[in-house]
Amino acid sequence: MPGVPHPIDRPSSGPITSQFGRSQAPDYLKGLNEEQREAVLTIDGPLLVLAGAGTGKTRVLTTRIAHILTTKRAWPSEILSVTFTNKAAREMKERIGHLVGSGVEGMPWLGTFHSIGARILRRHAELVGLRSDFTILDTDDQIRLIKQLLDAENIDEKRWPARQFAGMMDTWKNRGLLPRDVSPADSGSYANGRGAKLYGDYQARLKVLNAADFGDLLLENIRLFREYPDVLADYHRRFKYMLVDEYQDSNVAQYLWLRLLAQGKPASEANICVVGDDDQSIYGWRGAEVDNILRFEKDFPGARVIKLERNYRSTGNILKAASSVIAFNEDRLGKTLHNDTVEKGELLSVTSLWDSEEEARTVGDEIENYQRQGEPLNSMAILVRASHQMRSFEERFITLGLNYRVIGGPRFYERKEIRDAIAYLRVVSNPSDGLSFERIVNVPKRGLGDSTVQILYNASRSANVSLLAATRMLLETEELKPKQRTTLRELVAQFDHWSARLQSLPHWELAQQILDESGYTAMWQADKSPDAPGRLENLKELVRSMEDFETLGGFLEHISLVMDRDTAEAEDAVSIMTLHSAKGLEFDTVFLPGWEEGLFPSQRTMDESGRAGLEEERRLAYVGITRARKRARLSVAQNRRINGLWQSAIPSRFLDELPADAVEVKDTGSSYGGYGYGGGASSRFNKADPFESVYETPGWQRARNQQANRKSAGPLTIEGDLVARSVDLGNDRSAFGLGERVFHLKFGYGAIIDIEGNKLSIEFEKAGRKKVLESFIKKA
DNA sequence: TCGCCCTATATAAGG
DNA sequence: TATAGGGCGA
Repeated sequence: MPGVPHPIDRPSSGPITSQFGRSQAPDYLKGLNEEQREAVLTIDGPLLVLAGAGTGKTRVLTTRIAHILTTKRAWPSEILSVTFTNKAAREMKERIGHLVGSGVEGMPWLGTFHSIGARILRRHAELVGLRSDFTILDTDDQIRLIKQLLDAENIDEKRWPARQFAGMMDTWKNRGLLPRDVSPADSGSYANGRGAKLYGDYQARLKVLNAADFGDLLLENIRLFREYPDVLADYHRRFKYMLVDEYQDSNVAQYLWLRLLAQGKPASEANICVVGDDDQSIYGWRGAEVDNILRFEKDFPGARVIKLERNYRSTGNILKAASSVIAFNEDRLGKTLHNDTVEKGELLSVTSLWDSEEEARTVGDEIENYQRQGEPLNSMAILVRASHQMRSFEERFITLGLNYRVIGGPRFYERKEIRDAIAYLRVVSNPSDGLSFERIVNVPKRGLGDSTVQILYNASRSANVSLLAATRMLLETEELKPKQRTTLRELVAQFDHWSARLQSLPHWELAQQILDESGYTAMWQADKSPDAPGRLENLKELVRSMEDFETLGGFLEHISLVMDRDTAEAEDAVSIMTLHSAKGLEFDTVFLPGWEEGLFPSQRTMDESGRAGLEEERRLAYVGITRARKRARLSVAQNRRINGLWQSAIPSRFLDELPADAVEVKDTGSSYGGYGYGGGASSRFNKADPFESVYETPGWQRARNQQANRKSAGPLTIEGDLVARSVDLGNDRSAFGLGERVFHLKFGYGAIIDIEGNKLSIEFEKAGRKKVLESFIKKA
């Protein structure tokens, strides 16, 4: 039972060094370097561990927990240990298990912020207006709920999209704001100032539905702790140690939550250890506040700060390149990675290519080369900035017959068929779950359309009962058309049958029956679309995975909170993923394509967040490079088709920030117009002037000059460089006129036939009619 | 109510 | 270019 008081057998506290002399050091401390060891052994009081990429951060966290357990300073149930992802939590559990042996039961309070928040919320649900079996809504449910509210408020969903509002509420909840805390300014940016009111309505609706969204899992915790100090005090007594992973990714709500939980002791004595790396903070757009890590020492006065800078992952050149790029950022605590090996390793390579197809071909060739040299595909990865870049690689690898796997992308449980199946199960498990009932009432098609559902809704509202209960009532009246009434009667009867069988059947068998008897399986069997077999396969997988859970309730909790499916790594395959999802991973060889201004750094981020945005992009570059153990191969495509139109691009400024002596510039010889770089890595790396090109080859210079020409409409300054491309000269007046003869790098000569803002329709002499951006056109 | 066609839109993504 | 969602006609 968690939380049962027990005597703790405390070792006499003395100086750390004397506590474990060299000879009696326990096994788990062996192989740690000095800083790591210190981070593990500094147990009492606040501690900030700044852990650079590849410095053994997870090892420190897990060893620290093992140390606390082995020295019996706390039971597993007295350690609160939070991560951001399920994957990280799983990994930690596993590694702690290895360290302390099988003797210790799993740690009940090791998990993601959300899973722990949900756990706490279920214990005290009544205090915040929920029942302990509340449903956790995902984004999809959320949107549908918002749409209902907008409908009720007569707000035009086209003018004010539900998605947008969901995003706003997410932001508010990330900042720890309740409806009453939302500022008029924030509220005003949606539906003519009705934002805060809608937020309030939404929260009220959730309580009626006995549901919470992801944001609530923390927000309601905060409310609970603030309104019920005795509940909070109980957790203060319970948690003797707190550990937080990836602290740089925490948002305001998470920060508040942690601070409340840490308040059991004076701040200077709090046993809280946070681990993070300000240089790897790449989730600002998701509400993360780097400031949390930057001000840790203020929040917890007297905190120890330990920097882990010794890197065990990458070669000297890779570290040098990564350090050099990240040094261009101003907002950082300042760490420098180093390693002990003299080995500098291979140079990083930068290759400029004609377009994304050539980029994919080149990467494909290189991969096959490495493969011939005996390197497994599993040791190689392609890391892209935006998911649309993946396509050309996938296409190329399919033609080559090269095994690849895409990491990330649509997650298992977000698939339509899985969500439908879960909706059925949720209704069986919790008949008052109206959103789920609504989702599947007409799936498969039963002839119950919008108007029928509307009738059900109205009845449910006016009688203040759940949708299913309202349906039962309506079956006794004449309100529904006979056909619909019969159909609904059958459906309700089916649900009754299934609910009854919940006691007598294993839940996975019941699930299979539900899918079959409801006609859901048949629906996909009859579907002739190419993805139907895959969906049926997914459904089987779902039913199979249910066997791992004791109860249906347990399974549903898991599926709400644990969204990731373990990626099967059995097969040898190249990984393709975004830079964001690569954080925490490592590969021998890393391909970094698409280092072009506008794509990486992303124009949108720079437009929206200015210098801070650029710095976050640069951290992303840092994350990308530091994923490589032995090799980093970067590339630039001069032309890229984005949203159907061709854009020509110039090399990313981040390339100029690489140290020239760690980089080799490749000339593929196939580039148009001498864009290739003639003579290998060049001369000089000048940190004082970040915007001066470091590569003095002719091709590079030409590319740079092109950039200058393109911006000639505005003043060209160094500051201007950061924001230059947000200057859109096309919006009110175009530099071109109708009928004018122009030249495009890829399509050649043509005449302008239409101008919309900065998009020009051009009839090309050879290439036909195309829409292109004005900035890629020159007067002929 | 269903289904097709048209049009609007387009980072990154955890729980 | 690809897709998703809404509108409208049968």
